[in-house]
Amino acid sequence: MKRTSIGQVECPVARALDKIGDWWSLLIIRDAFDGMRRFGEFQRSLGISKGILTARLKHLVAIGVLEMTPISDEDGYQEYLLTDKGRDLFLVTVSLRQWGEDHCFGKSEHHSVLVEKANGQRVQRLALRGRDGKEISESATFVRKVADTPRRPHNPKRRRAARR
Amino acid sequence: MKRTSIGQVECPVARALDKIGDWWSLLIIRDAFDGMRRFGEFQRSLGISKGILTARLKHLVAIGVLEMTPISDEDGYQEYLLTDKGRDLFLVTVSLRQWGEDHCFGKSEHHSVLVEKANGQRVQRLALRGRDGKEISESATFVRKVADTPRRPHNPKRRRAARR
DNA sequence: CAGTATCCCCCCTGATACTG
DNA sequence: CAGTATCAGGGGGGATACTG
Repeated sequence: MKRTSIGQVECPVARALDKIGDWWSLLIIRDAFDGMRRFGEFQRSLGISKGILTARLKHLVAIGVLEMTPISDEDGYQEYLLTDKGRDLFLVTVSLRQWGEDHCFGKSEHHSVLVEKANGQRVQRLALRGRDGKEISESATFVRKVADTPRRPHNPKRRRAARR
Repeated sequence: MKRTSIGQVECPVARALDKIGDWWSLLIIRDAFDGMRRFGEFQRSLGISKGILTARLKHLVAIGVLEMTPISDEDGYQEYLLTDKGRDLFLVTVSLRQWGEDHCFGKSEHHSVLVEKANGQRVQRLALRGRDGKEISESATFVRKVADTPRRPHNPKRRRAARR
């Protein structure tokens, strides 16, 4: 009964979620950012079953977010490393972290924090900025669909009703 | 067969994903940012079945990301509006969008873009900044676990081995 | 239109056992 | 240790029919 496909629409959010929007992928990626690279490390950290972990790692390798490299001169075993594409997901984890910190902890609960190596201080909160570099709010923006994007002079009959 | 719970760990990323990390929630939220508020709007936009949509909307209302408000003086019907907590998810969608734009479209494919209302220009890319406001890379940061957080002077026997 | 109710199937998930 | 293989169960998911 295949899930409705969300991977072919024009919305980048949908395409991104289609690739890494499942329950485990981002947690694996988070752990990878945290320095984990071995199968067993992920498994213990996540409390995930081996079968699922195998499938998820394969998927992440397949879409180019992780890469497998043999461990130097040891036999057989592999390590899972983030690719550049995978590292580009960092801000996704940061934005989730920020929201989690703000809304998912009780007053008396403590959580891990993202800090700078250089000085041990917490990083700044993420902020949306306009072209001029000044911070702007969500309400000052909107999503312009492809169909509404200004085209070159000779405008063919405007495509309509494309799903975002 | 309950999924392994990831909602009680000390990692804000995990807690956030536990709440809004399923396949549909962020897409519903994206649509809400896009101005959708009616059941039918979401349904048509997402191509999701009614049953699932009902469940997802209920969940999002339950965790305080959406709120239901009766439509003024019409009978019966409701609208689903983002709460402040929900609006705080904006940067999550932006970071996903950014990654999607970079890695999920072919050279010849077009996608929607996030622009400023004021001038119609695309917003800046998100960037991580240190305390001093200067942009820093992922490799210049690390996650400090609660157990490793410096405590007040009289240090009780350091808690160890907490799961992030 | 906005759901609720039902049915059914598939697959995701977890557990366990097995292999190199 | 790093998987593969297999199994069982539950629930997510789609489709359709029904209600106010």
